[in-house]
Amino acid sequence: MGAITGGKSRYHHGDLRNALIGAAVELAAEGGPERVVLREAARSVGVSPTAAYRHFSGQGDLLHAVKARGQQALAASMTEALHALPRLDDPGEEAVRRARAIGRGYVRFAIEHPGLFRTAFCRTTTEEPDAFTGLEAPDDRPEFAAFVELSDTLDALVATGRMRPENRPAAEVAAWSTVHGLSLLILDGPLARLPADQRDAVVERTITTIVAGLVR
Amino acid sequence: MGAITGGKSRYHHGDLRNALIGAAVELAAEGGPERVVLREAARSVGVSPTAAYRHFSGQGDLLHAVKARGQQALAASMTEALHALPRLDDPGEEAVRRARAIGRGYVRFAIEHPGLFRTAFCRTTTEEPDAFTGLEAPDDRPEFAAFVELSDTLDALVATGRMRPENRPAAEVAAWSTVHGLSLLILDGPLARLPADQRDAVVERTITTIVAGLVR
DNA sequence: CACAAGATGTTAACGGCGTCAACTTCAGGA
DNA sequence: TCCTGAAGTTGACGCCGTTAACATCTTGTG
Repeated sequence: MGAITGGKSRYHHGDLRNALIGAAVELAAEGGPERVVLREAARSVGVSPTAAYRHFSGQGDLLHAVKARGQQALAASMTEALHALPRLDDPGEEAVRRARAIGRGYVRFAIEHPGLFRTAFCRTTTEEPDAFTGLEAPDDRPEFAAFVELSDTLDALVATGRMRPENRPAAEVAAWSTVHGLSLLILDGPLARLPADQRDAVVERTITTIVAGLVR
Repeated sequence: MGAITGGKSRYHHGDLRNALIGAAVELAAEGGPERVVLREAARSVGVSPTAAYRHFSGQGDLLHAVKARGQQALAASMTEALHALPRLDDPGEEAVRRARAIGRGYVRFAIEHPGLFRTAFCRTTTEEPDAFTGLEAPDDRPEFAAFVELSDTLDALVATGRMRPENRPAAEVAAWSTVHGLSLLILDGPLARLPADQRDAVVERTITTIVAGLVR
């Protein structure tokens, strides 16, 4: 697997797997998971459809890879939003702001990258490897980098006395559920054709509500 | 279009549209929206694939009908759950219980009928009629019967002083988002392989959290 | 350095899907 | 009665995922 040496047209592509994933990610970004079609990805890379089978067990496997990319993109966008936050003297207030920023960032990513967001949470047939089925744990559970940040923030809420410890269990589920559901209602559901300003107001009020339920 | 007169095999089916929808609903119940395939529905009804085009503009249109059925089923399941609730002397407490029951019923339907639930909220290409495009408002917005009940319950929370009026705007969005997101995280997301008892506990705590954010 | 062998890509083909065009059958009113 | 339009059929097209068999490049070893 040598590096690219500048040859114009090579029989062997050199990095076909990533090239296919890239093309498929582009498709997903345009039209969501149902648009990532193996033949089209191969076509746009300039390779025959069956070449993909040297790098993926099938379309489901390719989609799986794209899904992982979508999750990474979401996580990256959210951590970026978090890093843009100013530090405060009051750690409790800072934790609350962080919690709100996490929710806002989540919904924002969904709105700005609907195709990728949908792909990040699309259903995947889970029988891709087919060769070594039975013992796959670490890869299939990417553990959602963004999830860790949320968890830390919730811990900070408890540590600063903003959140009662008995509310801590399942708090990330409640928070995540709210912003996740909100994103989907905005993308596909009844909130789809809401004007942007009203939509943003609804997002803010929804975040306020769930945060109110958490902190107290 | 005469009524069925008992003939054994007729060239004309008599109620092909509903028969196709029924078959498609069954498919959706088994495997979600991506499983409602026009040819298979026609096959299971015992009719040629193209016969469906006498009653639907295409597969998307059939899926649209199935989606409506899924929404109806969800609404019916929830109103049933609401009617099973005992009346209480304290109307405020009753409103809170109703709110919780709505959330519980929503998630319960998603868990018991995952395929239908997913279909009820699946993306639909929105260009089905094709003949009279431009002015379709009343049909495409089924207004979600269940949504009305939620709205009434939230009004009751305000009326009984359980919820501050300034929290009322967008309250249905917050409530709906939470249970909707929770359902999807349970169906497809990271909460998928949670044992049933833990899952139920998480559902209860999540409902508690969002209700706490609403009432105060 | 030669060369076998494995990794990587290609062509050809199959069945399934959605959809269109053209034809056939049936039912009901002039 | 017959004829017209609604309802269903056959046949075909292009696209999709996938497999089998074949071609080509690359690389590690004698």
